[in-house]
Amino acid sequence: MRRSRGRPRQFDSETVLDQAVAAFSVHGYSATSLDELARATGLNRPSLYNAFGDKEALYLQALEHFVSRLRTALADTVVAEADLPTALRKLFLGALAVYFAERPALGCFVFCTAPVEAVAHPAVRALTLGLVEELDALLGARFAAARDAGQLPAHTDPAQMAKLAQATLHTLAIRARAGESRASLERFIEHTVAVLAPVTKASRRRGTSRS
Amino acid sequence: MRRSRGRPRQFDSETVLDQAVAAFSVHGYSATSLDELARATGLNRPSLYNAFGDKEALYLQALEHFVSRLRTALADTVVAEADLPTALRKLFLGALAVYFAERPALGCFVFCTAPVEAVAHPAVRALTLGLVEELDALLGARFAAARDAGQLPAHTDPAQMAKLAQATLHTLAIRARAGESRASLERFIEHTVAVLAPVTKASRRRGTSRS
DNA sequence: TATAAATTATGCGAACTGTTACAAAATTAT
DNA sequence: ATAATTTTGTAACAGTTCGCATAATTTATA
Repeated sequence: MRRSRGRPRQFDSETVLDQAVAAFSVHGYSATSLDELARATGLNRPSLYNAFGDKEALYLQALEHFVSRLRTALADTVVAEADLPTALRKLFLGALAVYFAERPALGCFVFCTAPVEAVAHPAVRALTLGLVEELDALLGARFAAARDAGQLPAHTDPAQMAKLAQATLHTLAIRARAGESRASLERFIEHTVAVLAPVTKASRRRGTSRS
Repeated sequence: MRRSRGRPRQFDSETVLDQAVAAFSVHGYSATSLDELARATGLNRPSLYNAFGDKEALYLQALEHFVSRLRTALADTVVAEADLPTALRKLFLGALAVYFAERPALGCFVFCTAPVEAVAHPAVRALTLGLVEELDALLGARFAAARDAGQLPAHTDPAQMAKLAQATLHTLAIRARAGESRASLERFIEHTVAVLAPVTKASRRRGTSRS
């Protein structure tokens, strides 16, 4: 790997984007100043501009960075886990861990901060809708697979169940940021998993664990 | 009703708050300037200050105004309607009508714009959590009544079903603002009503209509 | 070693932000 | 009528915003 010609960068782009995600998560796009972003990332404003473009471009790249991390996390839970209730439980509890990572809880970076900007910034809107549709598709495929494997009633509509599962993510994000307790949300998750993926006699016979 | 002493106001507070709700709904709290608010309401900035206090106070009163309107709308649907599936359908479709009132769709004023500010402004956070809890309680009572009337299985957990119903509102709000089509959300509503309030043999015999 | 290329740092500036003083206008009470 | 009181409009304030021009620094290449 050849090094580029001029003075080398003194920062790692991924790290900076992580820090930008953290900064934007607190006050959202509009209320986060470039001064704050510079402080949070350790670079100064011209460096931010040189590397990422203007404020909107930086916000968009922070969103994309967050989504790409989310994508890999989903592959490890929703796709990899064979048992549907376990997959859903892992998904929701994993989301909760992210939403409560800071004090106070900040909820989901995309679902709690992007909708506000979606109206004024078409690119933000497209990214948000893109994530929503991607999750619908991923979860839809997961529900379809479970149904085809006989873990769900044959009349189940996988696409609509997927939307209900994503609705759970949305409400968890909003409730966490609004200040609802983590314990309350954990109880809600347990109930919701039971509604979305009722344990059938067959799966009970197979003895699916809850880890 | 005695008139107050000085020069009378040239505006109606309720109307101004409606206009403030509309203005804040577009760009959220931070990105809406007092100039925009003055233009939207027809008053000039000092009048806004005199009548409502600073920007945060105005935003809070706009939120409260919106919630109080919502409260009366809920009384007409969720509480008044005897049949649970019909009540839920009216609730969700009524929400959709509000979320799609403008072009592009703006979603819910509270659930789409307040969460961002909730972290920095404790009063906004309290109001948001207050609305969430109020809806939980209202819907919980509605599900409990339906269960006690034999319209739902005896093992139903009304409080958790209420949270799932509110999750539907949250996802409708986010999806509408992100640009998902109204037709798609109407299909989702139909499916969700069937999941939350399955039509039992008893209610089918009673012949509940869908209007 | 000299040159080109890229990043970093300092600092500036024009525009906009929320907020407040102040005087003019409009109404009620005395 | 005069005084008291409240709202309105103009204007201005101090602080912050984003973005950029410029110069200094660091590296690869010729």
